[in-house]
Amino acid sequence: MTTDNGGRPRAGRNRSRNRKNRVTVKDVAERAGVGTMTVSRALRSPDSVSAKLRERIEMAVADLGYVPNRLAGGLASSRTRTVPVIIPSLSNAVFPDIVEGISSVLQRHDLQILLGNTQYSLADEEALVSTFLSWSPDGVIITGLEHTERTRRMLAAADIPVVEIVEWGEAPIDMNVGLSHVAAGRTMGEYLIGQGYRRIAFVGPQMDRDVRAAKRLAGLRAALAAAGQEGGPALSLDRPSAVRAGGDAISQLLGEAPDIDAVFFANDDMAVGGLLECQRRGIAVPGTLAIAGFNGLEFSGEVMPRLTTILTPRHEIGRRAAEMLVTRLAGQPVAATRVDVGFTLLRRESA
Amino acid sequence: MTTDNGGRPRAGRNRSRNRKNRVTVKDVAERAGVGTMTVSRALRSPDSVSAKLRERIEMAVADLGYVPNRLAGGLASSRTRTVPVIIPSLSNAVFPDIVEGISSVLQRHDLQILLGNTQYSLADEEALVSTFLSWSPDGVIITGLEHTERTRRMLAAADIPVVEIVEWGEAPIDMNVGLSHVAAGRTMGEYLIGQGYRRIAFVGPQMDRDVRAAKRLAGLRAALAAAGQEGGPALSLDRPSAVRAGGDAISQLLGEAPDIDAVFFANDDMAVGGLLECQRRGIAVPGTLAIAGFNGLEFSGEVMPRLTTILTPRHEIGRRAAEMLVTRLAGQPVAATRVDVGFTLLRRESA
DNA sequence: GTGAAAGCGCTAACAG
DNA sequence: CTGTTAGCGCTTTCAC
Repeated sequence: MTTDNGGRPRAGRNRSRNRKNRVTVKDVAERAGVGTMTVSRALRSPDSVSAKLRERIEMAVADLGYVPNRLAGGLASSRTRTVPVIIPSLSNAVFPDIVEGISSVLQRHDLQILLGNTQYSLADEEALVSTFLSWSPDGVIITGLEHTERTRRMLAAADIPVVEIVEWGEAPIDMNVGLSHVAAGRTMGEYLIGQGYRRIAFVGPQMDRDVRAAKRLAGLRAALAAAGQEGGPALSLDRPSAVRAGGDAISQLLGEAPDIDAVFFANDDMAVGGLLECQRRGIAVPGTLAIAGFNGLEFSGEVMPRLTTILTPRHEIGRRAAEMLVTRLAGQPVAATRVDVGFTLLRRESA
Repeated sequence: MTTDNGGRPRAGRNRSRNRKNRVTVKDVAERAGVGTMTVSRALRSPDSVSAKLRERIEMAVADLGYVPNRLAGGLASSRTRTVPVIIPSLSNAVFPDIVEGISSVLQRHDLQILLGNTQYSLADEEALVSTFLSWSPDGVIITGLEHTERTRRMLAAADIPVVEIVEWGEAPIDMNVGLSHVAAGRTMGEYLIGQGYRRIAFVGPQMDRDVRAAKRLAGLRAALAAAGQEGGPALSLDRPSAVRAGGDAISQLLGEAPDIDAVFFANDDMAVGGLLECQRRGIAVPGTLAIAGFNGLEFSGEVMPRLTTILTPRHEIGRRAAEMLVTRLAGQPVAATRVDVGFTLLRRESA
């Protein structure tokens, strides 16, 4: 009977799970008595459709409970309103703050976040970037300036806005918002030296992986060298940043180098842990041992003595990165594509 | 020359941005001298293809730098290896922990997280669910058991695994992992009563929005009622949970109800803030005022006195939720679809 | 302002 | 084990 359809069952009736009675543009178009194109346009740019039709279409959409299929839309247009956000960790309190900043502006512009956690591994990062790009994202936000060569190539080839965040520096792939961690480390070093400390130790978490912590140490050493000082030992813990880790570090340091008079911790949580450990041991802070941290987390200002630290504008980093992305997506020029948000030394009582 | 293509320009040359020279299955197939289907299969289930062809295909993939387009794949199969994770906030330290737990198992199974932040608004939650479902996700992980009617309907209709997390209770949409916040509140209440406290105040953050904090209060009240006690005032702050908020709450409480002898904070960060405020004011803890928290965040065990609190297994909640999802996706039956992970009262020095 | 036709790149469902 | 065919649901062209 039928010609080219032959006797075959008419297309996939039960092709897969919930495919059965999905509402499509076609359904909406029929109900509104218009073409599918008009529906599509009415939904994306309502002004390009006459008021009458727009109204009819909106009613049909509501009646049918139509929700556009983003996969189909993305496939056809290669725009998905999606932004991968690639960070090294969530347990480091720094990153949830940044992601909140990003999220606050992206959600307002109807852009979805795809979250990727690299666990401080550049290989994992590369794999994530590859996967994410296969989603035709509208842009990418990625932590740091150090990536594998392939990661950089893929990102550059994607031809979409890319913002590298947290670290500020030379030759970003595209745009960059952050601060110089070397400068921050140097600033703290100079401050401690100025306060008269002479044997300054450093404690960082997994510094082979956490490049930025390593840069803060480099900054400290630069300050030490400039002052013609030797400093104290640098400890790289083999576990992530945490309060407990800071306490343990103090114990270890006191065993190995009892003559130190100050400790610069790469993160506030460790620093607070160190501070509390000193209190437990009855070591006077800063009298016997000064303690300094990094990041300016909220509770660093609530302990006693309050922690001397460097405040980093985390929410701002996220917000500005997202704003740059959105501006570029809107086709507008981004005034500054490399922004140094800086940092603030909080001189408090612990050092 | 050409037949049915007529004189038309050969398809969209410059159809959009980076569409130009995208490598597709077709290219890989040609280079390997096989059909596109074989390429598709070789990539998804290598065992279903002969070793010889598989090798040729893998070489072609590498040579060409082929990355499959997930949108096309998802559209065709309605499986996208994507899981929306919907949480109320990232600034509450509880949620990054949970997301890390989820992420640790999902990444291992090549499932991507779509992160959604509701800001404790059920209306925002509904909007997020609607958007996310338009991505044909493989499953959904969502916080809490309270949703709008439409959210529940959409989720149920999607016909994919759904795990509601954090709260444990009756009649989940599908699967559920969490704990009873009423029971946790009651447990803390009974403990405090048992310790001899008589005027127990409660402090929670934005309790009109944070349903689970409200449940902990309900639990406390139940314990108070059972013991025939009246308790103290309950304070609902108008800002999110934070250390500083806890300190301020103590100040306010001491003004309004100086006769209280214990404060149960809905979160550890506030509780620690309260504790530190007492120290600043020279109020003996627990002598004059006992302080209790909730969650068992790491630093609650580092302050002095250590904070009495309730430990919630956050990482476990995330991990198990993701495992249940993965099991279901593998077509295997999930042994327990409603799991109560419980909680642990940490009796320490502050109360 | 509106519509018709032609894919986006992939995979399900066959047949071989 | 492999290939052919026909879409997935939308948007891009291009004509009206």
